[in-house]
Amino acid sequence: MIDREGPTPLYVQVADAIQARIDAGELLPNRPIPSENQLVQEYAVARGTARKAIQLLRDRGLVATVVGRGTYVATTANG
Amino acid sequence: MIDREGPTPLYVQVADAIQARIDAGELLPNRPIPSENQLVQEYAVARGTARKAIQLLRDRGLVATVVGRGTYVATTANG
DNA sequence: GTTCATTTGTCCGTATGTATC
DNA sequence: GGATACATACGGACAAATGAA
Repeated sequence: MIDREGPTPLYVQVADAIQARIDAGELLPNRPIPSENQLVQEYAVARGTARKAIQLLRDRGLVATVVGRGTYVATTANG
Repeated sequence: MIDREGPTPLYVQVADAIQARIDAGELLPNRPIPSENQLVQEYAVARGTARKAIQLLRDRGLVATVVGRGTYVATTANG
């Protein structure tokens, strides 16, 4: 799932993986995506990598983060 | 009524729900809103969450609180 | 005046999640 | 990767104010 030796940065791969789960309807609008700690475990990456992946998804407009609550699939993403 | 899995903090949702009751004329100026304990039961939240909701309504200028008495709809709100 | 119930105020701790360094 | 800070949410306990019995 994650190619550690390939040219694509890990955080991009993680972001793409999450986006695939959103596109597949596994992660629904206004529902939380896995927490940073969960992403760390699921993809076996460092916390900073998970955060950069979420940041990338934010920049893509696919998710929105609420401090103290979590990161959620944007309403506009597969609304 | 309250979406526990959504991105909006619970105390914001509770405050919005009460404000909706004020706007609808269900809660009248100079009349008490439900007590903290009542809000705890009605919305199935912790007392701290109910208190933060009331605090938010105070900041919005919609209610005023009297220690030992209760919280009342502001005269200016739907006067 | 005392007692009691109700209500708000305050502090404690625990857990989870994000933000920052 | 680790440590710390801040925000959300829950739960418990006790104090203080109010009003009624």
